[in-house]
Amino acid sequence: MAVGIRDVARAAGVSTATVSRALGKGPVSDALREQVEAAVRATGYRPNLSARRLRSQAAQTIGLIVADIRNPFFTAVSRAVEDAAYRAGMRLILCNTGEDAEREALYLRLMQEERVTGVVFAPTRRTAERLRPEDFPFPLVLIDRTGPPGGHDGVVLDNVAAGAALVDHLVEQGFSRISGLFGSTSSTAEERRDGYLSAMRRHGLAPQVRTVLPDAEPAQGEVARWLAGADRPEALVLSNGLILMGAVRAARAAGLAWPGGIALAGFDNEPWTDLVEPGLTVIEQPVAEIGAQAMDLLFDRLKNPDQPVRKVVLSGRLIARGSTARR
Amino acid sequence: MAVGIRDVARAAGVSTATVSRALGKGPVSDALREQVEAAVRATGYRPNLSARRLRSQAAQTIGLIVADIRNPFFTAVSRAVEDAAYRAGMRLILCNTGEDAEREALYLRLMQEERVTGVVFAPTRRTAERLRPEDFPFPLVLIDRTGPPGGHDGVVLDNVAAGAALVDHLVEQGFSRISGLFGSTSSTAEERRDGYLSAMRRHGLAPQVRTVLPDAEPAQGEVARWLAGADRPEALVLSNGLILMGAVRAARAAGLAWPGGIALAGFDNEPWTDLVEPGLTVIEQPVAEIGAQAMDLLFDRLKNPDQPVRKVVLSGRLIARGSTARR
DNA sequence: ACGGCCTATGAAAACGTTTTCATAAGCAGC
DNA sequence: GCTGCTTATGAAAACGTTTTCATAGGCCGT
Repeated sequence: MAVGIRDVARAAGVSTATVSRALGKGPVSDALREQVEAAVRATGYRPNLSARRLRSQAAQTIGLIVADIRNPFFTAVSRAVEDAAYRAGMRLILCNTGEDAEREALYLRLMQEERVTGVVFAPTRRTAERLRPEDFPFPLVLIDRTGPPGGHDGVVLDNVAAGAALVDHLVEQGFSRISGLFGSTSSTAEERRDGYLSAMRRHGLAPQVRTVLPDAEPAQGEVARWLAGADRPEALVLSNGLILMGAVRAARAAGLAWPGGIALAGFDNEPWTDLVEPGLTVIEQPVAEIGAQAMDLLFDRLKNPDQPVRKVVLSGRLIARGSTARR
Repeated sequence: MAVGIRDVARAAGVSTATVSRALGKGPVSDALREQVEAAVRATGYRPNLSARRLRSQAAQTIGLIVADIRNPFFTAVSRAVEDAAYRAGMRLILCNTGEDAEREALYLRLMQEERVTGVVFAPTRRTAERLRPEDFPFPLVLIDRTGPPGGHDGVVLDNVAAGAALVDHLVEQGFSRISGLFGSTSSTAEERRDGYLSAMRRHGLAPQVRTVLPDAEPAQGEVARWLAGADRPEALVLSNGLILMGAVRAARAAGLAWPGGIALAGFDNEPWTDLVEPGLTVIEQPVAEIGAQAMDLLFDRLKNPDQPVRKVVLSGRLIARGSTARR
């Protein structure tokens, strides 16, 4: 039934060591290599990766742990990471935490048990704070979100600048009662909020901030309540694509379609943001670059374990559309 | 450095067999089990899954191979599959083929080398045709797309009925020059086209069909050419969410916003389809059900390898929105 | 009190590879 | 023609578990 390397060796009339070498990169004469390849074809042999990994102590696997694969930001980053892994001849294990700290812990444990080569991780704030490098026998690269300084390599957006850029843009467009709704689980949302706050102060405006679970439904509910209240803002800054979607829904439901209703500015240039009229103003993130850089950091760290911790900060790009049109 | 079961055994003063049994479900006295657990905590032991899988010949892993993870249909199905796997104590390997037959073959080979417990697969038409059960030592369940009858278990939408339903709806709304744009890589797109064709015939209308790679950019280009030509249709049926998005873009670019421009009806009730004004008419697929059913079929097959091949056909639901409003 | 039968435990085999170590053969230099 | 060096090959160890097999001890029925 299960054909192993011994069967191939027998069929080729050589030892298992020779088969292993012929399939790998060991020194084998051309004649034998050909015999072995013929035997492999004849027997339909498929190597057993568990055995290979166990013996060679090289999993050739990298783990990718993201918060929510439905968020197009993460699917885009995933593709970049997958491509890089693929090019390096590594497999990818993709895990979804749903912003749940317990599942994060579970998956981190799983990575250790898989003896992975390295991990790319977008942690919740709570987990990021407890992340200690010495607990992990593999390189751990943080993306999108960051932990305590000096802990792990990471790739993040310049979130403070991006948050401020949205405020600057809204002010320039003539808005002043600008409020912000930010995700509650990530350092990234916090930084975007800080950017929002400092820009508001700089403009001499009164900030107003709320916080919500970073998903469309909770955001929609929160915005709906906000719009129904007495302190309805003129413009809203939303800290990610899912929250932005919730806000659009709430604005629609309240009959506050723009222009003239409420101005919206958010993050992530998702495919639908230019389709909903008259287009949503967003900060576009360099998603492919984020994934690629994360893998670069990871491979660098493998090559050179003792180099100082590096943090790559990338800039977003403001895409102004109709949702923030001048009043 | 690497702490193994031997270290735990030494720390607990027992044999490795006892440690293994204490950690698994073997019969161990309460006293020893406690000692072992203490030793595990003290040593920080993490089992090596490669070794475990090698010895126990049970990968406890299921593979999921989809065409395009950016397609929200597949991300939604993935989550259902992941949940089911998680509940069954299995890990998931997620692979992305990008509708490329070569990568499909690559990943199927990978699954064999990983000795996975089973695979859930959305194959291209070309691969589906060549899929022979005897080539796979594990259960293979097809989703969304189907192969030759009697080959593998599968879960699909009633695509013929769904394609026809869109035509019926458009006819009811007063349209008659209804054309169809269908994906070129899947049996599913073919079936939807068949449904379209038979419904058109039934209504005594002249069908007009084109075919395209199932992604937004190619679809946009094709629709743009179509709308610029002499035979511009009144209404379009689009065979999946990405193609639908391309069509919306092309219609926008051509200044043919509805109502009054071109009517659009497609597949997949993606989150953005009700946001783009005045809403897109779609067939909603029971995504969670599809994933869950696929895993049910897989586990049933594991339990009972010789039962007859089963195909589960689920019905879609028409969601009528403004994009097909009566002329 | 004794034989038989469970039950908990340990020693060692087994899982399918890769890698180490030893060896034989080939070849250059004298 | 012998020595020393390189190279291809095979035998066997090793990777870290689980599982089999043997054994010792306790308990039950007689």
